[in-house]
Amino acid sequence: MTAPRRAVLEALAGRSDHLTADEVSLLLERADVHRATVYRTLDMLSAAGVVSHRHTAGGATRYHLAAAPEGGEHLHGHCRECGTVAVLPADALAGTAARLREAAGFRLEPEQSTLVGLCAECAARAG
Amino acid sequence: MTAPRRAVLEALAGRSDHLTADEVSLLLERADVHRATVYRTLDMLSAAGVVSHRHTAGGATRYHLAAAPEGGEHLHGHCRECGTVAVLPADALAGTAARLREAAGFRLEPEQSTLVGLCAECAARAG
DNA sequence: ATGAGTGCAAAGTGTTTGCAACTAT
DNA sequence: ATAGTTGCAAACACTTTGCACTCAT
Repeated sequence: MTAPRRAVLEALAGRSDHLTADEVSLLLERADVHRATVYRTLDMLSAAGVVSHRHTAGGATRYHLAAAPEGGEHLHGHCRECGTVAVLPADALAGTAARLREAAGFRLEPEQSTLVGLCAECAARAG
Repeated sequence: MTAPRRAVLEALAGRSDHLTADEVSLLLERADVHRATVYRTLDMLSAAGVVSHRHTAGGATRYHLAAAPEGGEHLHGHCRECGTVAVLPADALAGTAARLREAAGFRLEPEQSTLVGLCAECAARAG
């Protein structure tokens, strides 16, 4: 473990999660960590399963720590109106996963999926 | 309706769907439709609800005609292994939608969501 | 010592925009 | 006539890569 990697992890742990690579990079500017390194590090942490990533609208990929120790498991909802990432109950896709498996042979990975819709505020505003 | 717009719609209708903007652009090269126009057109058709789009890994957004006339409704599964877009039963998220609404106030839009996982072939290969 | 990790700069995608010429209505 | 559409080229945002240097072990 090197300094830059520790720094990336700290950034993800410290701030509210779901950061883009560039946001992480910005947080680490003081620490002189290069953007390319941030990308490479996130990529590797992702492959190692330490962090999880997701492709959102606008083209930016967002990263966050995978499965926090104490029941931090959650799904991701992306509000198509305001862009927020909503944290949703982890078990919401259980039924769907079973259904897809038998119907199409598709093995769903709920943690990797992003559910699109309207967050509570925007839904209320939209009526 | 102008010629370029008709051409974009025809490209989406004619070929197997789920094309990237650039793929559409390639198909229309002969018709002298500029890439920028393709992007603008897809954007507009998307806003108009005629086509639906989805952000996949690799950063490319994929477009396809929304709700085909005869029961063409479907959900999208993205295989994280081979990158294919799998077509999944439209009702698979019904339970999830209800659950999220009551649990988090999140109003899920199933057609907009992409489910990530392994397609049948890759799941079989992975064991 | 040695192999992995890093900074840098440059290139690659995918997408958007300002503007002048054009076209459907 | 006029508002909307297109082509073009240039700009943007996000991400990846080759290479030489540095660092952890």
